[in-house]
Amino acid sequence: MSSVEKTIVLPSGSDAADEVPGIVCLMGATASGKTDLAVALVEQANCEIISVDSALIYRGMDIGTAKPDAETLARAPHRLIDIRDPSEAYSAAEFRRDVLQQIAEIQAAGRTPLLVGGTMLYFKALLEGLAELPPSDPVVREKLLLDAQRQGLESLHRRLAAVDPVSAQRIHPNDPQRLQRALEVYEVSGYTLTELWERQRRDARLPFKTLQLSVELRDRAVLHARIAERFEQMLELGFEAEVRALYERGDLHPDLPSIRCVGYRQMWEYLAGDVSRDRMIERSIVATRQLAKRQLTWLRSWPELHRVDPQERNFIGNVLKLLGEHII
RNA sequence: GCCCGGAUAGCUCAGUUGGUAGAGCAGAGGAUUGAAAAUCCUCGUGUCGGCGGUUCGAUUCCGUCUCCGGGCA
Repeated sequence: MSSVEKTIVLPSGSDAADEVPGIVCLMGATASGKTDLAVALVEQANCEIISVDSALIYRGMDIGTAKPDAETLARAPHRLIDIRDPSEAYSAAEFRRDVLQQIAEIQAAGRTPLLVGGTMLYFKALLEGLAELPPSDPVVREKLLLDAQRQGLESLHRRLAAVDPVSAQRIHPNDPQRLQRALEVYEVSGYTLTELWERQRRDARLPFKTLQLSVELRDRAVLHARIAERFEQMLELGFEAEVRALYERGDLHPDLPSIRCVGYRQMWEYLAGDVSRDRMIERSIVATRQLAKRQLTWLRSWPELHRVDPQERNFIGNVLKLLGEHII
């Protein structure tokens, strides 16, 4: 960027006691340029990045998740990356707990939290809260999985309909994940999902001003081109070797959330000899496009969103102006 | 040059014993409460390669041409 615009220096967090602290949420589909913007903001405003990304949490999964490289991280540290081993699970509820902690720390240091990522459920969990539900239970899940295999999903759906008709109405019989979760909640707590959702406090808004930004390319074809190009770059950077290292550990498998990540799943199939290299590449790119599409679906009806386009002129300047007006 | 096999949706292909056609993938839209880069739902008109012929009617049968495979020279 050969920008001649003068750098806008924003005041650091005010110590006036009556001011409500703010947070900035920076969302957007994969490969649309969130990280570049976030790094620029860190360099020009008094803020600190928290990652909102269910794949960046994994250690040793760097290239395929497009994790910022060491140099970028040195300039603009990211919180909530590399907090899990690929054998471990994470959840929206754990994210909410962790992110509130990180927000508090950053604000205590007099800076503005800049939450950056594409995991829209995590943003939603933060901004709107979650009902108090029992955490997932691997033993119960295993049992329900067996039931599903033996008796079919249809039978799980009937079981759910018997105890929680409202959830059964909402959850499609072909949706094993939600069916399993709804039955799991009932089995471990004795309460139905519907009952527990009704107790959820809807008035518990975050005690922060929030500025919600989404980075959106105007043209879908441009996004698709960037996705394809970025995957080719990942291959050049050694993505295959990265996944091979995970593959050869021997304790990981394709049903783990980590190995289900876009690109990793497809590379895993290739390493297992199930698909050709060309097919792996094609399927990875397709899976990334489909991920982006789902993210855009979230964004389309997202409330209170300021859309910014990285291809417009004075892009970063405009975003800094928004920060100045709303938060800092 | 000759022989054989193809040519149908963006791609791979099925099919119509002659009544103008349908799957998978891709793509688009949607849902989304402790797995979410996950999981699930909905959406299918295209000179059936071109031109002739037979026929009430041809994408289907016949001829011919073009292109793509494979084989023989």
